[in-house]
Amino acid sequence: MSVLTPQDKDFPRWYQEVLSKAELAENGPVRGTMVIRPYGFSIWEQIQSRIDKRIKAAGAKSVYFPMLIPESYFRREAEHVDKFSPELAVVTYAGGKKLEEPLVIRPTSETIIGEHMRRWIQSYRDLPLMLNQWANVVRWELRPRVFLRNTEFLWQEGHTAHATQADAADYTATILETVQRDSLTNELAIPVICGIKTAKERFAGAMNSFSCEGMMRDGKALQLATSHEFGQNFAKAFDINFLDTDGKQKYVWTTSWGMSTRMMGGLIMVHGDDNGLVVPPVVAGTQVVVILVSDDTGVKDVANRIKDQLVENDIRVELDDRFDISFGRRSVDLEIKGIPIRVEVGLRDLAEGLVTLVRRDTREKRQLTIEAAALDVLSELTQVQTDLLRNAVARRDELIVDCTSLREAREAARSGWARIAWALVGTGGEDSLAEDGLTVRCLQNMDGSVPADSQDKDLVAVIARAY
RNA sequence: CGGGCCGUAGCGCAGUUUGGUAGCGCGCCUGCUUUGGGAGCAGGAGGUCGCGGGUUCAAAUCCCGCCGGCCCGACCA
Repeated sequence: MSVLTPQDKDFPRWYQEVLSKAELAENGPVRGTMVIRPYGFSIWEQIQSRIDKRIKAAGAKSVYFPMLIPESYFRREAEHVDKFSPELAVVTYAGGKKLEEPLVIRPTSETIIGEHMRRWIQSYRDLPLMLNQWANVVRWELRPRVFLRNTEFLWQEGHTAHATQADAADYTATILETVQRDSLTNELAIPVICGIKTAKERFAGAMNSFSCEGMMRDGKALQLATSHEFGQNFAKAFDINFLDTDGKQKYVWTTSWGMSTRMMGGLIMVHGDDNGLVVPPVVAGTQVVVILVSDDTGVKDVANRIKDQLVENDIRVELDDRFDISFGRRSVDLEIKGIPIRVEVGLRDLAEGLVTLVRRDTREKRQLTIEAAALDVLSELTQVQTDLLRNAVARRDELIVDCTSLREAREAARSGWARIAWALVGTGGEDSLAEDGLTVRCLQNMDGSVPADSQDKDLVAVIARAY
């Protein structure tokens, strides 16, 4: 009997069971809220720290802005308030009485950050201004799902202001490539297709929106990162201007970009299999577990020695010496949690001077000498990371079909993604696809590169069902 | 907002038709034996049956009202 519902049988149920049995997260008392459990959070922390390094390398400084935003701020940018108002949570009572002005719990922080950028920016010397904050945000969702669509979730939101449109556009592209695409690909081992959003899918108040889309094992798309060029929309709404070198007052060009706990959902649905979660070594909270088969002195000594060697090499390693639980139970438990590598230490191997290495992704076992064990584990971790990405790329490419008609694209998008000339779709085609639950995830150039503008010629649309 | 389904132990459920001592599986606790892929045996703890009212000698069960949740649709992204 298997531990989980097989993916083929009921993918959503498999997902729920992984969340619960791998002790990742569960629902909070308020619909749409989530509790991230210690094991789940250990993975999030790794993802977070990797992305934070990349953001800093891209030049943005960390800041923190308040969660409560005066409602009036939202009214200043017409399209922004228009699209966000249905999903706002608003505080109207506090301190025992009705507030004079309602306070919006931030769904995103363009407005409040814009207000303060206005005060900080006077001259071209203050630009570019590049900020990033890690925060929680609240968007009232009708169909919440843990990690994928929460009423409250955690994310990073970057906000920048630039002197010229070209500089803003360049920075948006830099973030998309060096922070978003690179972290998803190299650290989460999730291959992504990046492109520009159609007008219909564009962020509220944006001039251009870009995204990185990942393909889940069920063939559906998940938007894993976005970056936006606002043009001067927010600069005008919040009066963010500067004195340029030519002595003229000009509005700045702003951008914003974000990655969220939704990536946890992507990680689960890209790498997980019928035996549970599979965590890429780079972002694993625990990369290696040394599992002691029995409660013997010799076993403990060797296990501790290997563990210490791994710790010296900065590997996140834990010892499993829960002897009150059977070996089989412990193995299954570590497997559901997706621990990348287990090192089994037992008397049978020790008699020959060996231990056993087990890879979670392939479930292959091989024997190592005690002396070389730590080094072998190090190289195996690298190999696992490489293989996870390669296999994810292969699974994705298998399900992408180049199409030459809308009918063909509709058919292909039932089980995977369809690529089709955007000219054959158009806004009319986009609306009709929506009736079948299909969306244009993004537009790319023919060679797969990211267009600078959604009006460019010869763009290719990627069509899919999406979370 | 419309249609359908469901609220019984931590979780999953049976019991409701036909009213009569609150059950099962998993999990949890104690002890012993086990431990190279979900261990076995023995003992044990745990429930205002969603809430309120009504009928009845007697209500998880029948009747009325309310609350909460899930699915489909609508709406939204």
